[in-house]
Amino acid sequence: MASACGCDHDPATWASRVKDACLRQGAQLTPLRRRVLDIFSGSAAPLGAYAILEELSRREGKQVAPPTVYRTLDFFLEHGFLHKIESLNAYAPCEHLDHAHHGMLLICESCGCSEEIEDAGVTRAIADSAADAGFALRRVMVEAQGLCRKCARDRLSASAAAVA
Amino acid sequence: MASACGCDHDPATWASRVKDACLRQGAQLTPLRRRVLDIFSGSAAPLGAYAILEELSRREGKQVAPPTVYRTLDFFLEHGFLHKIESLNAYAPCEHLDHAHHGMLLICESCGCSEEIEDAGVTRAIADSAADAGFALRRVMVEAQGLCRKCARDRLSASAAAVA
DNA sequence: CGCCGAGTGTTATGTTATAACAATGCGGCG
DNA sequence: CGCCGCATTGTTATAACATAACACTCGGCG
Ligand SMILES: [Zn+2]
Ligand SMILES: [Zn+2]
Ligand SMILES: [Zn+2]
Ligand SMILES: [Zn+2]
Repeated sequence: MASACGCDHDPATWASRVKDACLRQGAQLTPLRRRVLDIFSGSAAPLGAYAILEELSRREGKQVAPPTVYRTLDFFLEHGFLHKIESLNAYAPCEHLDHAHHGMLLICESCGCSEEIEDAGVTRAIADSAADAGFALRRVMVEAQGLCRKCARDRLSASAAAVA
Repeated sequence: MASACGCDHDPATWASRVKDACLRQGAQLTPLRRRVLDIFSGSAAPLGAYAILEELSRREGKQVAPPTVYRTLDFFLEHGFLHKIESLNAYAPCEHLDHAHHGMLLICESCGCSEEIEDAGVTRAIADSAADAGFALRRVMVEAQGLCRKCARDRLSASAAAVA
């Protein structure tokens, strides 16, 4: 399914790439993990652990407990298939599966969708800055909140209409 | 008090600058808020809301409830005196009180201290990257985990000693 | 078979944060 | 003074996010 928010990422192709990566790496894509994958496939926006829990319970027709969900998330996080978005307590598909990276996340406050950008300039600037401070980087998180292209445009035209 | 971790920031001067800023802005620095300020002054590392709560309860000699702490934190956050560190669920003094900024936080995984860097290169790179994506930034969070200068040095000498 | 390890189920609990409403204290003003 | 309005704080309850600890299943392997 293409995302409903008008952004250009596609969770469904992400899911198929995750399946490939599991095959290559010998990681077990169990039924439970596959269902969680499917849940992400159907969502344009990042998902919280308890949103996944509820959806999983709904689909399985029986109550699922938090550890089940968190263990599944851990599996995807450890394999680099998901990112945790700290500022939302939510989880989103990694859009650059094939290589290590520090993603920069652009999170739209209007439609809730998130986009992962990989920008060499940002990565380099952060690395330089940390080096100046004598700081040895291990993990970097860049999370930005604002308006995505589509929502910013909508907002503009809405205010134009208000003037007219 | 200078920080015990060997970093060069100083929460005590931060507290006095906050007091000045409150006077200038006409913000009420009530006894409760002053006590929370004091608690930050005594800590080199970021503090969680419940750590503040316990310390506050200890100093007041009576139980304090979460909303009291969270409201105080909200006050400091709204005035830009504190930053929330999303990846730690903790709060740290802003080291650049006098102007708006997106701080980049360097968090040491060994000693727990955090340092706030303001780097024009990073800020510009992120702004450029967001602009390329058509994204209107409102808030940017940059948090890095790793080893501070002192801890990285310690680790090096420790491994050197292990070889010898 | 008997053991092990990965995955999952289950129960309970810990940690972080907010909602909703009451009470207090203080300055302005008729 | 008596009253109002506002900011602050107190109080109770609960929501939201996350983990600990232990039991069970199942497939591989000696
Ligand atoms: Zn990614
Ligand atoms: Zn949007
Ligand atoms: Zn700051
Ligand atoms: Zn350190």
